[in-house]
This record gives sequence, C-alpha cells and structure tokens, in this order.
Amino acid sequence: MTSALPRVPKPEKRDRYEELLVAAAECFQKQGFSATSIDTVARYLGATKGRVYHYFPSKMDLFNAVRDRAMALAFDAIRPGYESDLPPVEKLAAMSTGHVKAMMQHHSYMQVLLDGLQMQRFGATTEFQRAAMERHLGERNAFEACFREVLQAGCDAGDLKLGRMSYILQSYLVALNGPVFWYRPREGDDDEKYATIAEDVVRFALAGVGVAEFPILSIRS
Amino acid sequence: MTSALPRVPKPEKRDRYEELLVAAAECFQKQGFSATSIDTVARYLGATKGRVYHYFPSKMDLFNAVRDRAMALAFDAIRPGYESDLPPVEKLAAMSTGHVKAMMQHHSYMQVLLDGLQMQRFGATTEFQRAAMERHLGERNAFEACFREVLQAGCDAGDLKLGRMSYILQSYLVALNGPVFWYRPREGDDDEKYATIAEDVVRFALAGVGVAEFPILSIRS
DNA sequence: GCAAACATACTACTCAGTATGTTGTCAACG
DNA sequence: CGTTGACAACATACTGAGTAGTATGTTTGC
Repeated sequence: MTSALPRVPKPEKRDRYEELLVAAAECFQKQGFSATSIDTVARYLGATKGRVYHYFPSKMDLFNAVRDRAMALAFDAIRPGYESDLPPVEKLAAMSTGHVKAMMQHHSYMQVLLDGLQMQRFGATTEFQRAAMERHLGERNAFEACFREVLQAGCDAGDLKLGRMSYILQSYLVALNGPVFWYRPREGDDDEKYATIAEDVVRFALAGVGVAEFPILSIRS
Repeated sequence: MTSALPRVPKPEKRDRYEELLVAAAECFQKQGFSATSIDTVARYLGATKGRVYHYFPSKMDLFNAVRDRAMALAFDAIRPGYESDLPPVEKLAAMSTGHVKAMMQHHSYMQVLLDGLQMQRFGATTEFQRAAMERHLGERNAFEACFREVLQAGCDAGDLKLGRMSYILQSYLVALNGPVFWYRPREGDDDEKYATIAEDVVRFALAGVGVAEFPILSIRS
C-alpha cells in the first residue's frame, strides 16, 4: 500500500516487471479487481505469489501500476494530435482517432483504466491509496481538459455546435471510449482493422459535435 | 444457483422483496459484484444474511434478479417511443430520450446492468448460470435490435447518414448509456434536470447519425 | 559467498452457503 | 374465546474454501 513513486526498474529487470504488468492487466480486465487474486496473476505466468510480491508491495499497488501505465498509454495516443498545430477540427480528429485506436490496441489496459475510474465508488481505503486516487483523478482531469480545450477552440472558431460543454464533453469521450465496452479483440485484427473501426467511431463523434465532413488526417498515429 | 423463474411474490411479501432488490442494486453499484458480500447487502438494510437467503438461494441469483429488473426498466423506458407510429427519426429521438432519462432515474440498476454485461468475461460458472447469462444476452440483443431497426429505417428513408451499422449502433448506444458512467446523482435532481441532460445527450447522439435538427418530441416519457 | 529473484509455508481473516434457533401471526380446534 | 400448532420471516451459529500478506527457504548468476 506504500504506493511509492513508480521506480523505473533496471534494463534487464524491466522485462520481468513488464511481464507482470501485462499479466495483471489481462487478469484485472477479465475478472475485475476484486475477483482477481494475486495467485491468479501469478498462475497466469506459471509462477507463484512470491514473484508478484517481489515487485509490488500489495495488490493495490499492482493495480495502480497497471492503471498508471494505461493512463500513460492514453496520453501517448493523443499527444501527436494534441501537440500539432492543426486547426481545431483537424486536431480534434487526430486526437480522437489516436485515442480510439489505443482503446483497441491496448484493450486490456484501457478496460482496467475505466474500471479504475469507476472504483471511486469503492471509497479509498488507506491514506496512501487516497493520495494515489487523487493523483490519478488529476491525470484524468488533465486528459479530459485536452479535449475540452480543443472542443472549445473549435466552438469559438464557429466550427462546432455544442450544447452545455460539460455534458457534450462527457458524451464525446464516452463515445470514443466505446470500443472498450463493445469491441472484442479478434485473432488477426491488425492496424488496418483498427483504423476502419476508428474512422466510423470518430466520424460519429465528430458529427455529434457538428462536424459534417470527416476531415482528412495528415497525422498518422 | 438454481436460478428459478422470477416467482412473483405475494402482495405484502412483495415490498420486502423489493427492498432487497433496491438494496442489492445499491450495493452492487457501489462496490461491484465480487466486492459486495451478502452481509453487506443485509447490513445495508439493518438485517442479517438470513433475510437475504430467505428470498434468494444464492448471491448469483440475487444479482441476476437485479440485472433482470434493470433490463425490464430499460425496456419500459423505450417502449412508448418504440411502439409509437412516429416516423423513424422522431421515433428514435423518443426512444433515446426515454433511455437516457432512465439511465439517470434508475442509476444504480443501470450501472449494475452494464456491469453485468461486462461480466461475460467472468466465464459463467455453473450450468444454470450459463443459461441465465444466455437468456440475458438474448434480451440485450433484442434491446439493441430495437434501435438497430429504427436506425435502419431512418437510413432507408434517407434521413440518416451511417457508416457500418454495427459500429455506429454500438457508438450510438454507448453514447446513450454515457450518463451511467459520468452522471453522479445529486440531491435535488428532478425530472427537469434529467430532461435537460437527456436533451443534450440525445442531440449529440442524433447528430452523430446525421440528424442536424433536434426533432420536437410529442411523446413524454 | 552474497544478493536478487523467486518459491514454499503459514497466519489471520473474509465470505458463501447451510443448519438450526427464535419470534410473530394466523387458523383451526376444542 | 383461549389454546395450540404450523408456518413464514427472519436471526444466529457454524463450516469450508479462498485470499492478502508475511516469514522464511532455495536457487542462480556474478
């Protein structure tokens, strides 16, 4: 429960750490936090809990690590679009496409990420955990703020038609997050498949905020 | 785990049954299925597990009962619109508005409903449970089919612009379900507040499928 | 030979489900 | 009209199966 800063493991050690993260993401995604035991994660790797507790002091820390990684992946996915100097609508399209693709590429991580958000309901247990949750909510807010900013810019430029920003922003984001709920990874799904789905989803979301024509994307994510 | 048909309790008995359902919905919503113990639900009512097990043979049956009720509420919410003889776009608007309002009015039930859907990942445990899940997926498909049908009708009539139906349908539904994830019930929220939010959400979703102008609703839900 | 990277063994606790006890109500019977 | 007994509606007590976390081996690379 110490929730220490995410110490970066040494080069070789890093792989084992990464294996654990992936395994945990997979298990948490399949069964949820409570239903996943440390032994479940360990057995997933053909190991025992000794290995897990060697890298993470508690189940909650393991979960937090997965969630933080997921959040980082989400940021990485929208960064190219967000940091570009495209006009608002194109920028929004680029960010959205990156985000939707990431939802499918990192399906397990992203499902854990959304699960973790709902876990506010849990009511944080310890003081450390409360702090970790606080920090994470901050990151989540920063993430939403990126979209809010670009949406607002598009609105100010007269390119978007919005209702109350708060509700529209949430609706927009939940539409982008959609694939986490309804997309099931299939053998052989590649980037092309992701792009196809992402195009439809982003077209829907953009139309929702008043963009009739899907802009041509010059940014590839 | 017997998952008997939802026997309808006798008039007086019915209230206690209902109390249990509500309590269970509240607990499952707050903590999720696994993290909610039978004792949690009992204590929520100031009772003990004896009371719970008097009405439900197992935790899973309790959960299924809540989920079934939620599904019924969802159907009730879209029925007036669906069974009307409005043209497709107006029908869609009526169904959608009813659905979004229900998401907020029956927030706990609806959150459990969506949680339960994701619980496929659990991999059903017993034979009975597998059957219950099968039945529930059937209901869910029937629900989606209602929207799919009306969307298709609107598309055929040339009123909607859709991409691949499957992805658009899912995006549309997830946008409508959105409030379950981002709306937090507030003291003093009434039907008027719900209507305000629903209007924005439905406007977004309809715009997503190409309806530029929000149709006037003649059906009140 | 020593520490990292685990595995094994153990403890305290929770929780689903069951078995059994208790209380109030209502009906039939004397 | 009072007594009894049967049943519904719970509460209490208990069991067995996990499970988080810890304490303590054991191996392997350097």
